Amino acid sequence: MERGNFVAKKILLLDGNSLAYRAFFALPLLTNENGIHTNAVYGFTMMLQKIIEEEKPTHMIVAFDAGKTTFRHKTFSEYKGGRQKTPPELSEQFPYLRKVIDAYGIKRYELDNYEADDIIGTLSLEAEQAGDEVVIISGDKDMTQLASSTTTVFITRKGITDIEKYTVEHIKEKYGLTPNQIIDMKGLMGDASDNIPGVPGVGEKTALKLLASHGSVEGVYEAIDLQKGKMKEKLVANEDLAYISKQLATIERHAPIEISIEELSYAGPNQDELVKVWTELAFKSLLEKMEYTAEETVKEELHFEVLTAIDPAILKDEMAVHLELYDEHYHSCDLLGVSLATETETYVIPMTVVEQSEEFNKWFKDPSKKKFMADSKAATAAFLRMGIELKGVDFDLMLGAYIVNPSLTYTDMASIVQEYGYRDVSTNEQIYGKGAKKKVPEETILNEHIARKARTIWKVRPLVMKKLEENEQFDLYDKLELPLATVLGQMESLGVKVDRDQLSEMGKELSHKLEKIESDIHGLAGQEFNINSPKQLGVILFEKLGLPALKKTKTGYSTAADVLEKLEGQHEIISHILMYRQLGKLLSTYIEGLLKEVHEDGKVHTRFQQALTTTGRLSSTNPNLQNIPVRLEEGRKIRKAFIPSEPDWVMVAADYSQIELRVLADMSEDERLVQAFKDDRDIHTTTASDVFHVPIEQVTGDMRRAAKAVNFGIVYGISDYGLSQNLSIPRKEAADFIERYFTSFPGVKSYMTTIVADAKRDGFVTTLMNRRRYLPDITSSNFNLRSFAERTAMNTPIQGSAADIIKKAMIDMDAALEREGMQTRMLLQVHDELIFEAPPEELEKLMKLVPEVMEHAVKLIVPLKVDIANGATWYDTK
DNA sequence: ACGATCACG
DNA sequence: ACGTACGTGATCGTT
Repeated sequence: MERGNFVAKKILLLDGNSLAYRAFFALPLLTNENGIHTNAVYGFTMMLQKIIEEEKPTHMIVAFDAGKTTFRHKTFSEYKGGRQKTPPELSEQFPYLRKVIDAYGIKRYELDNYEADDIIGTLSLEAEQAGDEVVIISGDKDMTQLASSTTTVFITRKGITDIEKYTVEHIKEKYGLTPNQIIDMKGLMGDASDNIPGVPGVGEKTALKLLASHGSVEGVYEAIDLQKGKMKEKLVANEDLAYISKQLATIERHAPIEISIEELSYAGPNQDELVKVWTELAFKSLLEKMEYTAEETVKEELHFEVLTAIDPAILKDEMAVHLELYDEHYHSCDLLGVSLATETETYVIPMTVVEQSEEFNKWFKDPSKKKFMADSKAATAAFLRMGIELKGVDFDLMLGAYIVNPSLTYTDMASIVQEYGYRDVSTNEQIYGKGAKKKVPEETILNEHIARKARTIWKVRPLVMKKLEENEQFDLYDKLELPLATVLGQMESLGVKVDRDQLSEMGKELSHKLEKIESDIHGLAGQEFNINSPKQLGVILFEKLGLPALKKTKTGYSTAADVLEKLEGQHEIISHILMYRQLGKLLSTYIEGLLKEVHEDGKVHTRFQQALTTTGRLSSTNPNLQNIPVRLEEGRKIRKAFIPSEPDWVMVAADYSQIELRVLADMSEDERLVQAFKDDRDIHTTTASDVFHVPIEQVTGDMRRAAKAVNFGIVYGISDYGLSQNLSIPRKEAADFIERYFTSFPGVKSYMTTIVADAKRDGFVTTLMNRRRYLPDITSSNFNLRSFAERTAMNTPIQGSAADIIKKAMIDMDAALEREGMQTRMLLQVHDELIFEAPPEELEKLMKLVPEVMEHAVKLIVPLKVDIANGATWYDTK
C-alpha cells in the first residue's frame, strides 16, 4: 500500500500458450472429481505461485496466441505446419486457465494475427526503454533472443517449476552468442517444433560454429566462398530458406498492441475468486495452503478506542462511518456495532451506546456532516429500523467500486478493497466463519474487525475517487448512484403490504388442483413418479411412453417447456405436465415462498441489489419483487395480494413504453426509427410494415409478432440462430429477416457495427451516463467468447442506458414528492416501471406528476412515453 | 454446490 | 465450422 512511485517496477511477462503446453505434457493427465482434466491448469498455477513468491512482481501479464494464423503464415504458409492438433484434454482446460489468471488479478492479452511471443517482445521493448526490470517466462527457447541487461528470460526445464534463467551472460556462456544471434541460430538450424526449416543438414553444432566465425546469417553468406564441399553446397542451395527461417524466428517487437505497461500493475490475487475457481477445480492442497496463509497475513497495526459514551468533540465534519451487520439480510439481522475514522483517529461504538446517544443521532442526521461509508443503503435501512435517520452520505465505497468496474463481485469489503491493493482488513468469513459454524467472535476480535472497516473506507476512498475522476464517472456516481442508495433504502424500509389471507386462500385452491393433476399424470404414465424431477420425467416421457427426445441437456433429456410444447399433440400427458409445472411454480415460489418473506408488520421488505448487475440494472432479492407473474392470468392473480399499506389508499403503476428501443433510436439516430417514435406509432407494426414492405393496414398479427421478435433480437445483439429459435423458423429465414431489418433501418446497422468496433478499440462500452462495462473477450480468438462479447457490446449500452434513465427518474420522483409535500410513497422499481401507493386525494395530481417526471428524466432525440394506471391492488393497475 | 427450470424486464 | 439470443432470482432435485 505504501509503495511509492519511486520504487522500480518489476514486470513479469508470461507466455500463456507455451506454459500451458509445457505443464500439460510435464504432468500426468490428472482428472478432478467432476471429470475435468486439470493437469495443465494445476501445473500453471503451481508455477505462478512460485514465481510470484520469488520474484515479487509489480506488474504482470499472461499473453496468449490468438487464432490459427498469424502474419508469419504470409511469409511461410507451412509455418507451424505438421504440428499436432491441440489435444482436446488440453483445449478444455483453457477456460479454467483464464479463470485462474483472472482470479489472480493478472491481465490477460491476445492479439489477432500475432503470437504471444510478439506481444511479449513488444512489451519488453517498451519496458527496456523505460529502464524497467523484466522477467519473461516461457517454455520456448526462442524467447531467449529477448534477453538484455534488464531482461531475463526464464525457460522451464523438464517439469514446470524447474527453471533455467537466461541472462545475456548465461547465453554467452552456453552458446557463445548474443541474444540477437539466437535468431541467426534458428535461421540456420531451424526449429522442428515450429516447422521452421532452416538449412537442411545444419544442426546446433554447425550453426554455432558458423556464427562464431561469421556473426550472422548474412555474415555467413557474405563469406560463402570460405565454405567448401558439401557444406557450401547445402548453404548455397538453401540460402532463401535460411533467410526465411531467420525471419520466422524473429520476434516482432512492434506489434500493434493496445495495452501498455501501466495497465499491467499487479496487486495480488482476489482471494474470493481464487477460492471459487480452485474449489471448482478441486485444488484441495492449494485451498488448504491458502487458509493457512490467510491467517498469517500481517496487517498494519491499528490503534482504536472503544467508546462507552460519545463526546461530541470527536464527531467531525468528515468521517468514515461503518455499521457492521451480521449478514446481508439487513432488514432483520443483528447490528453489531459502529466504527468511525478520520485521518488520525479510529473509534468503535457498541450499538447500545449508539442508541442512547442523542449527540450521535443529531450528528448522524445532519446533512452537512459528511459520512464516508461502504454500503450506505444497508446502513440507511438498518438504522431506520431503530428510528435513526441517516443523512449526509458523501461517499459509498461499494457503489464507487461498482461504477469503476461492474463486472467484479462485491461479496464483502475485503474483496472490494483488494482491487485497490489494500489488504489490512479481514473478510467476514475469516471473522464469523461460515455455514453451521458461523458465529459472532469474542469482543476484541469483533471490535478490531469493525474498527478496521472504518479505517479501510478512509484509506481507500481517495483511490476510488481518483479512478472515478479518471474515467469521467464522478457524476454517474455522485449524482445518480449515491443519491439513489438513500431513495432505495427508504423504499425497502417502507416495504409492500401483502394480503396473507388472500395468498393462503390461493394456495389452498392451487394445492387441490395440483393433487388432481398429479394423479392424472400418474394415471396416464401408468406409474407414480416425481414429476418435479427432470430425470424421472425424462425416463417416463422418452423411454416408457416412447416420445421423441428433441433436445438434450448435459445431464440427460431436456424437458423444458419449449420442448414439451412441441410434443403437445403427441400425448395427452404433455399438457397436464405443463399445467402442473405452471401451477407448481406459482405455489412453491409465489405463494409459499412469498409468505415466508412476510415480516411481522405484514409487509415484504425486498433488498434491491445496487452493485450487482453488469449493465447497471437493479436486482431484487428476499423476496424478488421484480419477477412477480404477469404474463399468464393464473399467475397474474398473485398481484391481488400486493395491496396498499393504508386503508383506502390505491396502488399506482407507471411504466416506460418501449424504453429500450427509444434508447436505441437515440443512440443510433436512425431516421426511420426516430420518426416512428416522434409520430408515436406502434413500433412493432411499423417495423413489420417496413420489413415486409406492406402498408401499415396490411400488417397481419403474425407479421407483427415476427417484427416484435426481431426488435427484441436487435436489443439483445441479434444473431440469426437466436431469432430462429425464438420464432421456430429455419435459420436462413431468420437471417433474411435480419437482413431486411437492417436495410430498412440502416442507422441501426451502422450503430451495431460502430459499437462493436469501439468496444474492440477501447476494451469497454459505455451508456448514456457513462456507465462502463469491460469486454475483454471481444478480441478473443474463441468464436463463442468473442460472439458473446459482441452481443454484449450491442446490448449493454441499450439496457444500461435504460437503467440510467429510470434511476434518474426515481431520484427526480423522490424529490418531486418531497417538494410537493405529498404522502404518496414510491415502493418498487421493475426495470422500466415504478410502483407507488397513494392516498386517494393525491391520485389526480399523481397521475399527471409521475408521467411528467419520468418522461423528462433525461432528454433524448425521441420522446419518452409513460403509461400509468391505478387500482385497489397491484393486479388492478392495468 | 450446481444444473434445470421458469418467473420477470 | 463454430453453436447463442440480453439481464436477473427462487425453487427443486441431484451430487
